[in-house]
Amino acid sequence: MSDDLLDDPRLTAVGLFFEVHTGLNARFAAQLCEHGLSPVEFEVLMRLARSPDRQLRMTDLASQTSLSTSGVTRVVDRMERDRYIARRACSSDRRSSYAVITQSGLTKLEQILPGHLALVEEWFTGRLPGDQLATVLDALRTIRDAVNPGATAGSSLGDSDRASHSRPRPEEQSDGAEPSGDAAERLVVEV
Amino acid sequence: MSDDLLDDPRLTAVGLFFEVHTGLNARFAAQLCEHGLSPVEFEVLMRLARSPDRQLRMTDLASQTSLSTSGVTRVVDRMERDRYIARRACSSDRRSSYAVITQSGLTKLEQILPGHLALVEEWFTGRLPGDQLATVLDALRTIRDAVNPGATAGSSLGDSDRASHSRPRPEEQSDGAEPSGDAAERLVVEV
DNA sequence: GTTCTACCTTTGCGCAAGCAACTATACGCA
DNA sequence: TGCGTATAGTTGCTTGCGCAAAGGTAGAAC
Repeated sequence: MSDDLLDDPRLTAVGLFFEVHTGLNARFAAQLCEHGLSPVEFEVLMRLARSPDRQLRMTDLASQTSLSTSGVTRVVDRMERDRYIARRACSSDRRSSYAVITQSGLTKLEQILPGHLALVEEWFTGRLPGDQLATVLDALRTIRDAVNPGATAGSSLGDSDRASHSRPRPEEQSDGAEPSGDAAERLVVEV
Repeated sequence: MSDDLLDDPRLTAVGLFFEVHTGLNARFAAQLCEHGLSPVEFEVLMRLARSPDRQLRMTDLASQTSLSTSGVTRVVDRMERDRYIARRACSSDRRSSYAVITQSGLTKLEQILPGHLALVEEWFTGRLPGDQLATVLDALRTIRDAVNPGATAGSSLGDSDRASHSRPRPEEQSDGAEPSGDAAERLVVEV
């Protein structure tokens, strides 16, 4: 085994990236845990809260969360039991159902977010000077668009019961290079 | 629920970061899977390969991998069964045991790494112009050092055995590039 | 209308990982 | 020497999640 291979700077780069992820994740998870939520559950709450009508089809939730559809079924089971979200039938396609965040779920989010934002600030955004942060976000966007073109599949279409059926887009494609106005995109304009 | 809270640019920032992680992770996992390895197992192999004497105490492996010690026990069980690593008694502390990568494990790494590096290049480093990449790595290092100061833990416990017998340097991950005073590195020395 | 194909969600099953309890060893202290 | 406490690793139990199959529905072709 040549050490050249093991010392490749590209390994350093991803290694660094993954370590940062691990570190941030641990901190966030600890805070969420105090609120009785797992990271996955928090993400579900966030996704729903930021989606049109605060709801998402199960499938779309799955494609936005790196969970499988069966995983989504079970997370939604738990969170429905805890009254943070509810299932709602889709009027135009009886195969589909929506997960919709409840008032209780929104309240939960309101309790969590300030602390969460403080952590983000403390361990991520606040550690980088403005221009460096901008560069980083720019880079992240570049990579995200390449690596995860369908990330915002279900939420990017504005209307209510929307084109849910009409299969808005294939999404899911590995290399779609889809442009699509993406939700996260909007939000970052002013960082 | 105020939308201000949900639209906070800091959320966008972490969201982007986590999405990139998810995307990269999925691609890497797919490749590793073809080689019959999980991401965790790959990381274990990498950590061991880059450690002095190509070995690490179980506990140190745990602290470097975001696995619990029991998690490490079982991963090592599996990988020992598959002959990629072996357990070795610690001569100076009979409570401890080392996990050491075998020749077969090194060979496995050699088979995997070229493809892995290609993926890293394709989806990460190769998408960013050199100076932007440098900025990003710099930022990542900043955050990593803050968020994960014990990343190099394996080396941080300055006890007799370790200190005395080998342990040429903190070794440890990522920042091969950084020649001088990497915080993590200093930490190890003085902790 | 019937049938075929494509989908959406749920469920059975298995694996991986964490927590806590347990065993064995190390080390400080009287 | 003997005891108390801290640490290393393993194991029982539980839980989260993915895969694959099942059950139900939509839409198209005929």
